[in-house]
Amino acid sequence: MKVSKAKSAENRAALLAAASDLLKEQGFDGAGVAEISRRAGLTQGAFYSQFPSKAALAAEACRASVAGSQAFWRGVQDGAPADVSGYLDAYLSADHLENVITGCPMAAYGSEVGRQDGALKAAFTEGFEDLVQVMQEALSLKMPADLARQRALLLVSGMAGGLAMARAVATSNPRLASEILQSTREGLMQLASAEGTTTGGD
Amino acid sequence: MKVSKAKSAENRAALLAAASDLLKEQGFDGAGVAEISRRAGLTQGAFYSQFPSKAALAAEACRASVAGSQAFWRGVQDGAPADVSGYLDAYLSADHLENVITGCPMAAYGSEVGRQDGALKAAFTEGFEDLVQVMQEALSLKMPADLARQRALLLVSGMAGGLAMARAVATSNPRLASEILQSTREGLMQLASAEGTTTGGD
DNA sequence: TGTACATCAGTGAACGCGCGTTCACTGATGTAC
DNA sequence: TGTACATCAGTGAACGCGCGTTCACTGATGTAC
Repeated sequence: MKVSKAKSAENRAALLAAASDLLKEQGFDGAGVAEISRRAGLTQGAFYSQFPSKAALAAEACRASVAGSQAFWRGVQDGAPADVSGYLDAYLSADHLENVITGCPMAAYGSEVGRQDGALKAAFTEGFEDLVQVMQEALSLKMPADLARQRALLLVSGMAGGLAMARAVATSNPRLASEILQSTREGLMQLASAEGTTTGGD
Repeated sequence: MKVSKAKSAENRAALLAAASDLLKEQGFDGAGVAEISRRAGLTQGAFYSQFPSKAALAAEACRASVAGSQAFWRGVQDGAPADVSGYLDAYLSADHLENVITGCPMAAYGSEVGRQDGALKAAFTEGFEDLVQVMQEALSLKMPADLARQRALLLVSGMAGGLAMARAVATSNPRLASEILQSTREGLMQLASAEGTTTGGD
């Protein structure tokens, strides 16, 4: 049966939300059209009247996930006034380690992005740049712009890497996982606050 | 036909090598038994007289990949005498970014490990610990052991994260990718050399 | 405002395909005598 | 050392299954008069 435009838009949003979650939970290959549709309360047929393909949905879901991440970061920034330590503590926490679905897409499927199609890579890349931008702005308060940029790139990559590695080892060695989180937090915090003149230039 | 024990061992090694490559190239879901066997010059039937399942092979291949990584790291260490800058330059290079197959498994499929079975996670975790150990030994020459440990954990995670993020954005924005590599190299190098007393306690 | 009907979002079954795995069979290996 | 034969690594076709995608159909929506 046909459905009102409002309801159709609602269904589209539900598919996107289900996909955002499932992609982080099961990866790009693991997340299937059938389960995404089922979680959105729809059939696979409905899926294909909303999106031309699984790849197209994945690209949009990735864009939505990273935008959501950015909103979270800005939220932390507003709460604890522009202090990078707020980012680090929230990101590299036991809570974030356990909650993949509500967490950051970079850590959830970062290493898979390079194997996806161009639209998805573009969406991820734009989101990544935005996150770096937010981080850079926070750092700019205590260091020159070019150093802030350099440190922002390292912090974002390092946070994603630290969380991803902590998750990878968490089942076999939970103590190691929290050691990774703590070491990453402390080391990156030092780079975020240091007046660092050892940087050397090209 | 039956085959000599030597030839059978050779075939097993070929399957492992093909799997190590293909897992890094296509991920755990993307790499299939058919193609792994084909690349090893064998049929799928041969696969199952060598390994009980795809998951069992994946765990062994992961173990082999990470051990290979460790050998590479030790090699760099022997070449340029125990200097961490040797690790960083080799790992965070354009060359490593382009060559996924011959590269580090942490960056190639780090974010997928958490979704695999226990044997694979255990193999990855042990390999990760070994890499941290090698890094820690190199760092111990210029800082106290506990700080070296903390820094080793951050360096290994940060290197994996930096390379993974650089690869994710490389197609859409190659300039950003090399910026990530460079910023990660420089920032981590600073942490590897700094006498860092700002470490604070837990 | 009320009626007639074209539109089209969603249904649910079916499609071909490639996946991981199984199995009857082959024939060189390597052991027993 | 030479022969007879049990073993078992590898072959290649087949299995069931779930994947992404398609399609004939449904019926509420919302437009045209």
